[in-house]
Amino acid sequence: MKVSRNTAAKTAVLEILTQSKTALSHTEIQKQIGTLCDRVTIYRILDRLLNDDLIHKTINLDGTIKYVKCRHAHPVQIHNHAHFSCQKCHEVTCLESVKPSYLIPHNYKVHDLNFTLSGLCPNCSFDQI
Amino acid sequence: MKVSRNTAAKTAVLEILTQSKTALSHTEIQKQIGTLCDRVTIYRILDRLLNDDLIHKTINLDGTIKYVKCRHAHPVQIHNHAHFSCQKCHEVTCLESVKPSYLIPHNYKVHDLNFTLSGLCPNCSFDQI
DNA sequence: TTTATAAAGCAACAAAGTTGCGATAATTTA
DNA sequence: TAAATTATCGCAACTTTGTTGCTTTATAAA
Repeated sequence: MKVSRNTAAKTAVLEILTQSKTALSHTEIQKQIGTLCDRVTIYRILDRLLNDDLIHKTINLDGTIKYVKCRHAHPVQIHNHAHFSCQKCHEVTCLESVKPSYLIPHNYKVHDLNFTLSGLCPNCSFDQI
Repeated sequence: MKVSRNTAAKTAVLEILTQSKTALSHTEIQKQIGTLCDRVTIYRILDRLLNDDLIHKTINLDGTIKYVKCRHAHPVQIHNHAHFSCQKCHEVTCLESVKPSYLIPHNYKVHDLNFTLSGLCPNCSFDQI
């Protein structure tokens, strides 16, 4: 089995995600990374971090993929909390406390879920008043 | 205001979505359309159908956008039912009966939501026994 | 019919993601 | 501490997906 290594680029990506209050896309991470490493490297780092369960993925309603640092202490099976995707500022935030409840036919086996709410975040809905 | 027209291509796209039991991506629709119309035309047709609320959009967990014919009789504000995305056969199906319930902080204004469950569909989980 | 214009086709472009391969550097081990 | 191993990186090339502008075609109303 492959032993994962700590590299400057990997550390930087994880740091960026740790500092960020919102979920970031590959492009947003790239902007912050600048010339520290190649575009392709960021893709590969994100893959590894996902594999190691250090970050997780959410899908925006417009189809863009965003990454978030996992806040939970230990690896979990399913990241079953909600995300909020603001239609105005396009920020995606974790709503750790919002957990959907649902009933699903027993013949479906659920391994993962994505629950994304979209609309106006507190900042942007304030602006609209 | 623009008056929407019925064209062969538009009718064909809607027919494909009507016949399909699963949600289809642009690429999947294109495969079925063949040479009937251009790739770009399909994008524009899908935009119009979305606008007319004849179809709706769901996002797969891998970030691919899929389209489904709306089954509801009348236009609705929010398509708040769940979708199931199979990790094996990659089919996306509507779970009309599965409606998530959730509590969200009052300062968020929800306009739309996407609730996608992922795992093995009945067909594929049967195969694994 | 004629006419207005929505929609289609085509080409060109932009953005996002992937792959292969030789070079580099983080760990392991001697 | 140096050498060996191999995970990771950089770069170039490519694929896929989605967008835009402009001319042509054809739908539906007058």
